[in-house]
Parts: sequence; structure tokens; C-alpha cells
Amino acid sequence: MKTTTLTSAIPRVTKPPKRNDDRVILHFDYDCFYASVFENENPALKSLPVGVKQKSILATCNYVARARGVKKLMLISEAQRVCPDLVILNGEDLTRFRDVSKRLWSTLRAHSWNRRVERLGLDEVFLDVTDVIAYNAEMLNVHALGSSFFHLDRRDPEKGFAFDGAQFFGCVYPAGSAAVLPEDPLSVRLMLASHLAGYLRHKLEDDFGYTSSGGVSTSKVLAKLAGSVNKPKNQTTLLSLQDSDVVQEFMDAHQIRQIPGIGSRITQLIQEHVLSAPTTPQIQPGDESPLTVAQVRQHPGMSPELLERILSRPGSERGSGDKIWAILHGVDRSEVKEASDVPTQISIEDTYMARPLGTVAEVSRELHTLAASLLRRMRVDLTDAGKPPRWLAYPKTLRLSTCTRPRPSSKPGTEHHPFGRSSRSAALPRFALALPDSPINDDIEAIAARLVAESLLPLFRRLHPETPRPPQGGLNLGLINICVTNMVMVASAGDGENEEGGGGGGGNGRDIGRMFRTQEDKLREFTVYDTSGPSAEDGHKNDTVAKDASEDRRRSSGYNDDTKPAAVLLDGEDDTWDDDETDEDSFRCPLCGHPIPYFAASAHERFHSMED
DNA sequence: GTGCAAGAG
DNA sequence: GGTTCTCTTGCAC
Repeated sequence: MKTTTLTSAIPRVTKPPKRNDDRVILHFDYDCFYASVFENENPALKSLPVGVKQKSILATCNYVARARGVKKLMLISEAQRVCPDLVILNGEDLTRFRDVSKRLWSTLRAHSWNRRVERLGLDEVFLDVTDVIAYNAEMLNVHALGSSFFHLDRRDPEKGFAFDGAQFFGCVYPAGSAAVLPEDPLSVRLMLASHLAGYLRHKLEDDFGYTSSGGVSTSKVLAKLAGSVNKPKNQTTLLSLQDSDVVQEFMDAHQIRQIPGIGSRITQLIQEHVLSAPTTPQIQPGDESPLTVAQVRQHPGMSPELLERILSRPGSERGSGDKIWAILHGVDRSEVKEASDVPTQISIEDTYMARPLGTVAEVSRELHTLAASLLRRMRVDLTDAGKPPRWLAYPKTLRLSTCTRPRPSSKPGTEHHPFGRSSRSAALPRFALALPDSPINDDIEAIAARLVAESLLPLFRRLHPETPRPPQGGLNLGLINICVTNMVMVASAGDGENEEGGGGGGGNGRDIGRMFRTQEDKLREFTVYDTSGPSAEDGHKNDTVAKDASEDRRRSSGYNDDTKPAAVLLDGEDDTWDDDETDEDSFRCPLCGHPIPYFAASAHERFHSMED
């Protein structure tokens, strides 16, 4: 039963595309994640009301605090008023949350057969488990559902867990219809998925101490909405059986603003139309519209075409009418994306609302701090764990964004002109990619200083061409964001520690090796340029290439260059350096990890810059 | 490729 | 005393 849609052949219809229940999607949402991270670091917090702040607001709080009237996104002052003994922890540095998030995500990913494991923010994950469920549906004995076994591995029939296939795990929607219908394949698949979701949630709790809420359905939107029905520490399976109105009733009961994909802007535009003339002239700010899916769907004349007209302005997405119309009917064909090893973008920002930045000197200082953080993050997120580390991917572009402070006095909510963020970007200079062999952060300050001087301040001048004369404050900057993006993949994970020398292994690293060989001639005709000499400004003696370390880094066995492309490349010169000493004559290329003599650095760099 | 808007948590 | 700190996607140019 596959419904392939040939768009050209299908006439425009007012009905949404029929829902397609081919897939099975799980959604996990870690309960009050930031607060849980602190609780796991310090279990004594679990019984106390805990709030996590960023600047002057509470980013989140635990359920003890919520029971006391504390809400997410409350002002600190307000939260302290309603709950004077609230324990407030600072969550402005996201490092610890990122680390935990990554570990939980890896665990979930390890149970995926198809790598479709998508992270949404730090605390949510989607899994497309269609294949796992199909396999288990085949293996299921419908005459002995009560003593079933869930297979987590096709090749190892021992791996898995026992479960009662006569029931769903956790809650179902609508509540009470908990009987599995063995003759309905979708019912069976959702039942199986509920047990898998339950198993994984308990694994996250047992192995790491993180509880979560789960949703089980046939699309991302439905799984996510289902998951929010019973929280925390619970899960909900949406029984979207073929000939039932469950999905539509489920959608109808939501306010449109709650639907993923319908944000504040779309809510506002739809509301302005629906509540326009006759009945209620009361137009609320987009975020708290009471408008429900049912109201919008049943509004006179409502159709994908009308939605398209309401929503389309310059800059808005094409086809959003169809998309919103489909979502209002519970139809969402968006795929769970494959896990990517590296982010497509890394950014660091800070806000200066209390005291906006007024002078270039202040800006310069902040840029340095931000740049140092960014460089650290690049090394954590974009390099492998090897000794020495190598870039898995590196960014080609550096971007600086700022916004001047909103305005001295305006009421919150009314004038919806939050910030004018503006940005400029430039190529990320190569020196930012230098990697030290050992103590990983020694050189960061120097690189940051150079990045500020050579890239960030020029970008800043482009952004703010005439430094305004201070009437009383000069620049008045309320936010600075710096970002690296435009990633180029260089090596696949696990490439450095070749686990298996032989047949299939390789991936990207091998392609690069091949390119090395084809570029051999060009590399031979190197010329000795300045190999990124130390820049003399502000007295920093910074060597941007990796220095030798006293470490025993080369003893890492299995890293034998003899058979590697590098040996071919270096053919004839390979006594310039030695296998166990990267001395003053050479350095390790931060991009590919190969030892490179200084006289070849320039050519080597050109080689890398020729990669697409 | 660059800059912005809008979506997400 | 007054919007946190990110990340992704898609449009206009």
C-alpha cells in the first residue's frame, strides 16, 4: 500500500493528502532537561525546588518548583517572589547540557537500524523505527502475544527484551482504548513501538538517570504532540487507526500555536484573518492566541489556497498554505533526518542588556572572550578524539552578528520589533584551525587575539561603518554573536584509529588520500612562502602551527604511516622527519593529521584549499 | 555565496 | 532592572 504522489498528475484539491501511516516514529523529550542535569550532578537537589537561570530569566525549573508556582521563562525576581526558597543555578554555559545530550543521543542512536535519529534542541530526539518495527511484526506470534520477545538486533536473536504484546506500554490516546487488535497491522506496529519506546526510556533512566516523556505515532508532528499528552515520566501512543477520526479530533483540540511548524508569526497572520471583521475585534499577540485547529479548519472559506494567500509575503516559504493545511489535518510527511556527526554551524553569543557596549574597546574585549569560547567549541565538536586530534570537519565562514539595544522604553509584547539583528561574514582564516598536539587549550588565547584583530574587528567595522559619536553611550550594542558555518567534511569518525586495516574501511579519509596522490606533482613544486609567520601585532609571539609536545603521542599503535598515502606523498623526503618525532622542522597538519615539513606547509595548505 | 526571517527548544 | 543561547531551514538577492 504505497501512495506515491506524482505531483504533476494530481489536480489541486481542497482535501489534504491522505495520511500515510507507513512509518513509525518515536519522540523523546527529556523532562526539564537543564534542571535534571544539575540534579544528577548533585542528587540532593532532587527534593528541592530548582530553577535554572540565564541572565534574568528562568530557562527551566524542575517539577518541585512547578508545583510551587514557578514557571518556565519567568523573570528571576518573579520566581523568587512566588517561591522564596527556590534554588537558582546558572545555566548560561551550555557545555554540561551539550555533553549529557550527546551521551543520551548516542544511546538512542545505537538502537537505530537506519541512522534516522534527529536531535531537536538539546532535549528532544526523533527516531524513525519503521524497519525495527516491521522486523518485529514479522517475528511476532499473534497467538502468544502475552509472552513476546522484542528483537533489537537482526543478527543476534538473544539481544532484546521480553514484553506483553497484548497491551500497549504506557498511555494511549484516546485513553482507555488499550486493547491491541491483532488483526489490525497498524495497531500491532504501534503496540510494538510503544514497547520499544518504553524500553529506551527506561534505559536512559537506568543508565544515566534521565527520565523522559515519549510519543509514539506515524509522523514527527503526531509523535511529538502525542508525547506531550502525558508528562513527565510517561509516554503516549496515538492510536491513529485507519478508519477512525482519532487523529482529527486530536488535532482539533489543540491551539494552533501549539502545533510544531506554526510559530508566532503564522499564528498571528491566521488569527488576524479569522478574527478579522465581524465578531471579535480582539486581536491578541500571536503567542497566546486561543485559536484552535478546529476553528481555523472550519472557518468559512478556509482552504490551502486561502492559507497561502494569508501567509505569503515576500520572504515567506512557498507552499506554506498546503503545508499548514496538511498539518491542521494531522498530515506531516517530513522525514526524520539522518544523524550527522558534526553540526552545520557553531555560534556563541552574549547579551549586554544591563550595560550595553559603548566603545570599540569594550567590543574588542567581548569579541576576544567570545572568540576563545568559539575556538574551544570548534575543537570539542569538530575534531576526533585521537591523539593528536584531527578535524572531522572545518568551517569555511566566520560570521559576526550584532544588534543594537531594542529601545529605552517600550512595553513588552506590544511593539513586535524585538531586535534588528544584522550580520556580516567572511572567510575563516586558516590560522584558526591550528591544533596543538597536546594540552588542548594553550594556544587559544593567541589565536583568539589574532582572529579579533584580523577578522572580527574588520567585520565589525563593516557592520558599524561610522562609529557613532557618543551622545551618551556610543554604540549601544545589546548583543554580539559570532558563528562559524559552511562546514567542509574532511575525515569520517573512526578514521584515525583504523580499526580494521583491510577491505571496506576508508570513507572520506581515503578519498583525501587519493587526492593526495593525484596532487603529488603539484605538491612537489612547492615554493617557500611565509608559512604563516607569527604576526607581530600586540606583542603576541604566536606560532600558529602545532608545536611539539613532550607527550608520547606517537606510541599510539596502529597509526603506521608506512602504508598510508602520506608515505607516497612524502616519498623521497621522508627522512626530513622521523616517525616518532615531529620536531622543529615539521608540524602536524591540523586538517588531515599528516606530518608536514614547514617548507611544504604552503603547498599543503593550497592542497587543502583546493578541496571542494 | 550573503544576509535575514522564522521556526525549534 | 526589560527576550537566553543556540541551531536549522528557506527566501531574496
